[in-house]
Amino acid sequence: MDAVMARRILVTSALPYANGPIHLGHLVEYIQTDIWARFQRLRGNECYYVCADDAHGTPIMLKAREQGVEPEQLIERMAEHHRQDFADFLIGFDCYHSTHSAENQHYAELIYRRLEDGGYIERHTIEQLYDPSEGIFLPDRYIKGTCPRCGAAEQYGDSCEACSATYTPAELVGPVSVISGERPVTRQSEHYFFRLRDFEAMLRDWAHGGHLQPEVANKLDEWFEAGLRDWDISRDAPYFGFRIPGTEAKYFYVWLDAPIGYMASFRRLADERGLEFDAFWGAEAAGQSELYHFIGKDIAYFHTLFWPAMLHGAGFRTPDAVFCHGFMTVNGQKMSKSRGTFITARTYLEHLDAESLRYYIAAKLGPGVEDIDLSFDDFVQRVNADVVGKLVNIASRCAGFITKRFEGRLAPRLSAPELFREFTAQSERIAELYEGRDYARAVRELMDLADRANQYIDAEKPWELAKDPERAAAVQEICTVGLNLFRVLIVYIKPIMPQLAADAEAFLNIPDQEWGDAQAPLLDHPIHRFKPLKTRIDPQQVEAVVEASKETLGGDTQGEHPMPEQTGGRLAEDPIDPQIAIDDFAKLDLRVAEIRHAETVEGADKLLRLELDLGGETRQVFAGIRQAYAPEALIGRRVACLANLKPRKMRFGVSEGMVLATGSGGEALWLLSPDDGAEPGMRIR
RNA sequence: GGCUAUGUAGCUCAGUUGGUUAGAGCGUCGCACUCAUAAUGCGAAGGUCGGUGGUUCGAAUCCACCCAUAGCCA
Repeated sequence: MDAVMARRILVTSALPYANGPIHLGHLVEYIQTDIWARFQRLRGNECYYVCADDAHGTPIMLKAREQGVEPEQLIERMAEHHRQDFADFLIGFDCYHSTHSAENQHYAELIYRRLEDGGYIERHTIEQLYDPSEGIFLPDRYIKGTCPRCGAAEQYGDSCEACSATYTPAELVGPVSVISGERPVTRQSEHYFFRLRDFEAMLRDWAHGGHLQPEVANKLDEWFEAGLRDWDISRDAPYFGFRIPGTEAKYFYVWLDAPIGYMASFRRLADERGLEFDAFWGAEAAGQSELYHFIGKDIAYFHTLFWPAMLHGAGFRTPDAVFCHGFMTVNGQKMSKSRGTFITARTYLEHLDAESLRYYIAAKLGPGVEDIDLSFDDFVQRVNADVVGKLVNIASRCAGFITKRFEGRLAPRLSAPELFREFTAQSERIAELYEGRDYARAVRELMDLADRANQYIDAEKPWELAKDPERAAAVQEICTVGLNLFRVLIVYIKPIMPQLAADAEAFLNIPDQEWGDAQAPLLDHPIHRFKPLKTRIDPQQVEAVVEASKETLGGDTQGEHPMPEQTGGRLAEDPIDPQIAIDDFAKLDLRVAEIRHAETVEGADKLLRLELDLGGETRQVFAGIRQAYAPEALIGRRVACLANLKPRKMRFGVSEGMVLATGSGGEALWLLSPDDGAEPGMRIR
């Protein structure tokens, strides 16, 4: 095995944004990367897989403010969820860190200083819209107004969804801040720019140096053609992020320090395991070790232009490759909350097995950037037919004979060596397919072999021979061949289904297999009693996931890049109710209330017990907001309360009213509050 | 609007440099089998390869235009 030197490889997946849960769309990438990393390790290479939460930016800051918590609390809570989701999907990170970390600050500042020393940083004063009541500059997506071209209302500050015109926020008619509803004013501010244009020659070389998929390289040519513009890397305070060294109130734009998170996470790992950081990131590391980034095609710009340019400009190595993948559609359409196809990792896991999704995604992933479709019917049929019906079935139909008739012992000789060799001969072919990220083809080849194994058993008919005591040895040999074929296939599928492989190894009573281990047959060897390694998916499980997704998912679903929530189409999903008369409204007695006390309720994981001051009267109200708000963050806050609601006895006490909130529940919940000045007890109308 | 992909049997997808009757898996139907988580094996039906026009002896494969879908336009 020493003939070939082990490669040293570092791989990354894009950093998920810390303002929302992991969903199936994210998982395509983590599963793709994890399979690749596991494959590399299985082959005996030194391979590290690192990632982190992307924790900075305006959306995080505002979301924390909404929830009445510090951003640090918000991202910590989200990181916990992310880690758990990834662990349960068997994503084997060597390190999962955060961009809000000392390591990341160190490298962000280091890179910035080196770029500045190199003359790659410029300052310009720009005009930007500012929300005077909130005291913050507004990103384009936080401004809404009427499209100057077609007159469509409620359009974002950068482009019109109705006529797809693009413009600056200043051109919007009647612009308002999404945060405060106030009219923004224009203010000047000095911003810092990264001189991307200085790197054009270097980037052109790099783009065509075999580091990119052809379709991505084409895209870059388009961008070169259009001309590279300098990149605005600063944001004004208040901003949740790292302050730019040497400034009072300028912060790094979230996208500046996000990819640096790859370095930060590896730094952390290197410190933990005594690895040499520069061996993977130093300029001299190129050619000595390999660096790969797996990303979605939507963020190619950041990873194929800014990122290599930053690394190069700061004296680090550039990536060996950036691998782009497409998006996931569900039943041929974009994921949709109303259809219940916007599925979080957690919801999926509550009803289905992680490896089923890993298998299905692998079975459809090629090396290109095409979208892949998760079709529910296809998913159920494919996983059941391939994994249970074909693959696991081989072991299932052989094991009984060995256990019952031969005391669990495999035959001492291999009676079908040519068939076995047919299987082992595919080893390098399948390895190449994994290496080239053509998992779909690898799976197809693998399942063709599984068909061959089933055909073999069918042709040999051990159940018939078993009737004749004199043919006992033949029965044992046939089943031994079958189980050896199974073992080869298990090794081949191990990167995709590591848990299945581990269970199969336990059944076969063999140690943790490496890629080459299946080349020699397992003979005269005791195995354990067979237990079902995978059970079939019931279509009702999928239905349950869809139902649960319809119920629990809020508007809080952004992906790996910071953008405010999409609001378009919400009315289409949840139409306005039938009209009522003013008298109907008058029946509601809504009051301003101040939260005097808030505490969790023992035995209820959704409820908080609130004591509300209604301006002379204290009420006890139970509100189902525990997942969205920490009790201590609520105390002193003024909220809207339905005061004349009939009191209701609950298991934990009497609830004397209701606090008003929006959102669909769980973490996706936002309390309504009056502006400053409103006093407890004031009527709301 | 510009650009880039994609559009092949009911479903999910292969189809190398244009070349004989267009393939696979799943599903469906029939038969066989009963060791196996009703799993497996054998066989059959099923497509004017998004549309139109062109290049060519010959096009799913090349060209033009159109339609549909998705993405990018920092």
